[in-house]
Amino acid sequence: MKAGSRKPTARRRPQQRRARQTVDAVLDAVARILKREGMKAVTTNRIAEVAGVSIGSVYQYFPDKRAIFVALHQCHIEEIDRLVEAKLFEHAASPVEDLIGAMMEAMIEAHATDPELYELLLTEVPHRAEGTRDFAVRLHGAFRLAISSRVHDLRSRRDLDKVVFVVTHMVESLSHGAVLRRPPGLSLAAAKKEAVRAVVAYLRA
Amino acid sequence: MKAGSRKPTARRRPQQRRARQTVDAVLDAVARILKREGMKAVTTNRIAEVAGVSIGSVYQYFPDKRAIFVALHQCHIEEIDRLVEAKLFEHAASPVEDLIGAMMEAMIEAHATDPELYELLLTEVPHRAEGTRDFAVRLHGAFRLAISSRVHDLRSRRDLDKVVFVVTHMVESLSHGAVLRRPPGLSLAAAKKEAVRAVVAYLRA
DNA sequence: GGCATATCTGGACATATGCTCACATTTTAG
DNA sequence: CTAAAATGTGAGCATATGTCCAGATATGCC
Repeated sequence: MKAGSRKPTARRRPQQRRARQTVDAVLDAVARILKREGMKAVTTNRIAEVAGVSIGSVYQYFPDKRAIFVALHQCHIEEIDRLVEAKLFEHAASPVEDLIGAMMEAMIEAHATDPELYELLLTEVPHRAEGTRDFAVRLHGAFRLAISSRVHDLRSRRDLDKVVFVVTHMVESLSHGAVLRRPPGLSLAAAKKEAVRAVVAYLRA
Repeated sequence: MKAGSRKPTARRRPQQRRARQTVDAVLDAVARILKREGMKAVTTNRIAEVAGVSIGSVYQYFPDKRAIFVALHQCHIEEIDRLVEAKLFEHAASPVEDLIGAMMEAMIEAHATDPELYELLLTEVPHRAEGTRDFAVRLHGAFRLAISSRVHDLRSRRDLDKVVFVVTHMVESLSHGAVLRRPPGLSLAAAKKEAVRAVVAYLRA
């Protein structure tokens, strides 16, 4: 096998309950090892061991090690998707400030549950550009829908995308920063409030 | 050697010119392999091969594979540091708009030279939380200095940190997004201009 | 030129890691 | 109950990482 362009992507997909439990156990194990022993200790054999599963079972659902990481990221992204979608629906008729505040809350909530793990995921665990990009596109779409009905003084669709581009990046970066990169002396609540203030200031300008 | 807590950090440091060339060749090789063959092809032996250097030389300057990645990131961060520092000095007496514009330019410049590589570095190459955090602190410090002399209507130092927190994240995220996550139909220049508009709007509010 | 030091070489080696495969076990369906 | 399908097992193979080192070269210094 001279390497080259194999296609090991196809793997069995969990159908029975215990299979799904196996998959969950694997993802859980990765998170636990990462936090307790660091990225270097995250070997496939150790994953299997901590998950209480044989190494063969791991490779029945993941084509390779990286796929496990991708799946872990996917989980996190899906959680954010759910939270954002919920807030979007919940605040369908709220004024912009409340909407932005709700979005910030959703993003903060998604990261504040386990900041340590999220930091590790972001810095130590490779996570395929493709997935990140898809997420960005989806988030942009969601924000676009939410904002389009509220900003009336925009000339064209291109202007809308411009605004959404800025708002999306502000919310993502500031929520993320509020949880993980806050300067000492600045509370999470204060950071969130200031971030909302900033977005609103931009939208009103 | 039962593993555990070794400290393989200490390695010879390049003193002569050719030693530095070796180190550079190694880092260069990683970047080239990454772009041409993907992360999976980046093995220590291949790095040495592409760098035109023996594997022994590689391990003379890097304690392990990860250290090579960390050094690559460090290079990129140092380049940003230099660019930002330069713009900061250059626009020491400019009005805020120009300053923010210059900062955006610096950040964009740093990433636009090789977006593909930067994307890979960000997504595929592990890069130690520590370094990222240090960079954030330094960037915050730089912006703090630049902004403190221009914003007069701030009540306390805590307010200043709040403002700097927001501005720093805005500039970083938006410059980054402008290069790598721009929606189709939005030019780099337009994205940059809009980002500056947003920051200024926030500062004026 | 000549000596000390820094650097490079590259193969052999020990160990670690990713991943496969042939077979065992459990579940589902008729 | 039985057979097929799904799932689980773990020793083992191929490859990768990182070490070691003895000898070859290059560089700096007097």
